[in-house]
Amino acid sequence: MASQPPSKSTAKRRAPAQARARQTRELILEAAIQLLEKRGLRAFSTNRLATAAGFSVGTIYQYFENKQEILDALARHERDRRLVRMTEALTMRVHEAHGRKLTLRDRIRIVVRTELHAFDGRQRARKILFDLAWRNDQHRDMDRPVTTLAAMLAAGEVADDAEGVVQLSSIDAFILTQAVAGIIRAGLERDEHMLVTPEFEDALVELVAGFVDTRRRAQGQHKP
Amino acid sequence: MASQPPSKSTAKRRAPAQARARQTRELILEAAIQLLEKRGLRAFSTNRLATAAGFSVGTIYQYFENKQEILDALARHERDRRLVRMTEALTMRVHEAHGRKLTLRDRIRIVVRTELHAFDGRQRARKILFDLAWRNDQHRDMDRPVTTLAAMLAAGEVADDAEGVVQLSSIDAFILTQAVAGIIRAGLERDEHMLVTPEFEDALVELVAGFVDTRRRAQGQHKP
Amino acid sequence: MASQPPSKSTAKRRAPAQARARQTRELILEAAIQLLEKRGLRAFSTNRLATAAGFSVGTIYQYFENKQEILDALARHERDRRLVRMTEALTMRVHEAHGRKLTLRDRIRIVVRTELHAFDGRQRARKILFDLAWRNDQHRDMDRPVTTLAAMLAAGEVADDAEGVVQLSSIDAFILTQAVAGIIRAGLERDEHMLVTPEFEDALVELVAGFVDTRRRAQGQHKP
Amino acid sequence: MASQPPSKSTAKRRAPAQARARQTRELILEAAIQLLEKRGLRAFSTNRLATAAGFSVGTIYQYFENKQEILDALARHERDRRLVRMTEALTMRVHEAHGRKLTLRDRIRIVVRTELHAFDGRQRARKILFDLAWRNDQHRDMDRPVTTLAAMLAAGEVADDAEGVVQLSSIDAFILTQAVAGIIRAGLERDEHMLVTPEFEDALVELVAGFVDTRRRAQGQHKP
DNA sequence: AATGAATGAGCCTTCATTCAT
DNA sequence: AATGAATGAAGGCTCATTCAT
Repeated sequence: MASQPPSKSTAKRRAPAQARARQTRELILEAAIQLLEKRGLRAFSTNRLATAAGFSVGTIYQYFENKQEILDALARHERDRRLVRMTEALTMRVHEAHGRKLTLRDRIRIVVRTELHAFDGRQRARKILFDLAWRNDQHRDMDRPVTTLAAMLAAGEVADDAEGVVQLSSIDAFILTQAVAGIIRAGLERDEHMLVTPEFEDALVELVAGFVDTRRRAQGQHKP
Repeated sequence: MASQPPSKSTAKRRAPAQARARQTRELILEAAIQLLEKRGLRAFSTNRLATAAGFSVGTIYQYFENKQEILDALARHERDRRLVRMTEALTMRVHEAHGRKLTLRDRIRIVVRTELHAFDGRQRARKILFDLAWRNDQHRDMDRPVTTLAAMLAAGEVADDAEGVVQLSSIDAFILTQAVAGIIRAGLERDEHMLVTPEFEDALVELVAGFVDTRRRAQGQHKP
Repeated sequence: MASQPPSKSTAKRRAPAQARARQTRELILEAAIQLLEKRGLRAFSTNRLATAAGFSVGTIYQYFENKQEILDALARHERDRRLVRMTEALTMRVHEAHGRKLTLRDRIRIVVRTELHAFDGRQRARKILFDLAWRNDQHRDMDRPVTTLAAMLAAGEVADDAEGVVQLSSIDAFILTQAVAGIIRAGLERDEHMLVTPEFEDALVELVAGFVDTRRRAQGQHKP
Repeated sequence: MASQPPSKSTAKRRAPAQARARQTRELILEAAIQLLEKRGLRAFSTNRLATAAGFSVGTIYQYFENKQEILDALARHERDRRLVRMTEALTMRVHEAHGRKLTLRDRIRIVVRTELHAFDGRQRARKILFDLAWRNDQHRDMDRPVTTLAAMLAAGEVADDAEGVVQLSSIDAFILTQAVAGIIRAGLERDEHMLVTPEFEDALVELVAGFVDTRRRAQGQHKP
């Protein structure tokens, strides 16, 4: 209530101020990714960011405690983006395939492909953030998208599948998750184009599926 | 003697022909790992290293062109250590098993186990070096130990095996190599003890073996 | 306001729009000449300059890209000062002499005298800057004041003179310019007071006039 | 006496030791010029010199108090070389021209040309040394060759000349000397090739001759 | 809210010189 | 005489952060 009067009622200006603040914050973050993309991590200084964002350093510090927090926000941002993409991809395809059933391999491929394509555009920035997260303890966060797969499998979500349920231990999940993450990271480093190659995707799917099959066979009482 | 032109001083930096020099170099490197281990990469400055090593900065620069070269030397050192370990492990076990044949799975396990144990002690330093190498183009070097496995498989060294030859494409080799490296790296980060757990080793072996099996089945016309 | 992209910050370094900034810049430059004067070039370090200026090193670098730029600014400053002085001297005297004509020798004397007196005070600093400019390619700039003379003569500005036009080749101009500059530099070194002696001035005027006369005689077919 | 016995008579080895020492010293100096020529002043460090000379730093310090002394020795060396050249040039030409008289202009030209060509070969090193001497108080020394001309003229050595004696005050001599030196220095900097151009030589001769003529005319009562 | 001048610890590196061997 | 490992002050420069306006 009472948000219109354009007087100097400082207390009332909450909403518009917040809106502007949110916008400023976003402008800073956007400038940050661009800077990261264009100049790399070493050139990513608060002063340069301020210039690039069109604000002054002081303003930056009005929105972020310190430099690291900016990087963290960026990383979180990227992770969320990947998470959303993956969820979308999974639900969308399930939807598309109405009537038909998605095999386990299908699902694996969806997850893998989504991951592989997550790094299109702003690759440099993404790689840097990925690395940063990896170097700190934050990959628990960063890996969440990949973890989805493992969770999905472990939770028996594919139970309706003709192939039966697969039980993955937490170690299994870790291994699977990190294998994918590690491979992507390395691919990013060595040759970004390799990542979106069909052969690459196939091999990665095979790796995951091979592992899951092994586990199923071990568990499988119905398939001697 | 002095009037003969000196041995052109092989560019690099003083070839430490003297015993003292060699010792100094080693003292510096030892101090460097310790510093890396105890204080991390950010605290790894040449001045601090000098202090820690008990020399003056100048001395450091008598043995190394610049800071990066120290890190490189350290990384190379570690890689060699791993390479030696792996070679030893492979030959030793083959020897032990005289008469008996080592299955493909046996060999995979040897490689995997050796890798997993390579990071005992000085884990932080090792992780930093591993990361550093990874970020530069030097992972080709750093991965060499793991690559051994892929090479071994691809080269058909296990041809006499009842299981037949396996052909791995370069993408396959990359995937396998990076999966192992990525998993170890993540494990190092999350919980060093997990790495030397039998379950962990098993899972990793399964991952690799599963993938190789898949490839074999795809190739195998003689074993339906 | 903050959301408008800023004026692209003309690359160089912060354009000191603010009064304080301009003042700081000048304080730094002033401290710089004093430091140069009192302690010489070898003692002219950025840290010492900062201390002398009463700022921190960082501030210095907020106004100048690097150390050389400070020296350049100083040199430019000095050169401009000389250029202004010389222009003033020439126009003033021409004005004073209204009605009467200034002979070539008169003009030469004006230029020479102005140059000779340009180094009053802060001689050491001036010499250093002069030298520095000389060593780089900037002497084209530094010599500009003296070049004025040659240009004036070569351009036939004194054409109305009874003495006729003098044509100076570029080599002639170079020789004249550098002779004067070299002599002043050496005088500065050996004995600053000698420079403002009438005998010194006379001799220098004679040197220049003698050369010009020679050239005129060589050219002059109309005045045997 | 007693210099042959190859025993360990340390006291007697004086002479051969001195010979070797002289040689070492010269080797160092030769390496020094080469280093200066090839790498410039900034790269001229004692350590690098030691390497280049094929000795160790310590040895350098056995022969020279400090770095500056090496530079001084080099400069002196160069100066002597120029002095010798100039003397040779003067006497040789006087000799060649037996019968004929060398005019004042002839002599001036000899001096000027010799100076101009003094910087052929090892130009960089020579320029550096020239500069160094100029920046310190040592140009009194460095200028000696040029001073010869002034001295010659002032001393009336050309008295037998039809053109009569010229008296140059010390200020005149200074001016003449420094004009030549300054011009050469500037030419060296701007374009070494310009220096050996006939036009350049002519102009320089004209400058000097013009000045001397002026002085003679001022003194000359016998030649109206 | 925003500014941006100012800070200063700290970074990497160089190099003239010493001295025990 | 010769060596060369060691020294360490000093240099130029960066940048996250603060704070008065």
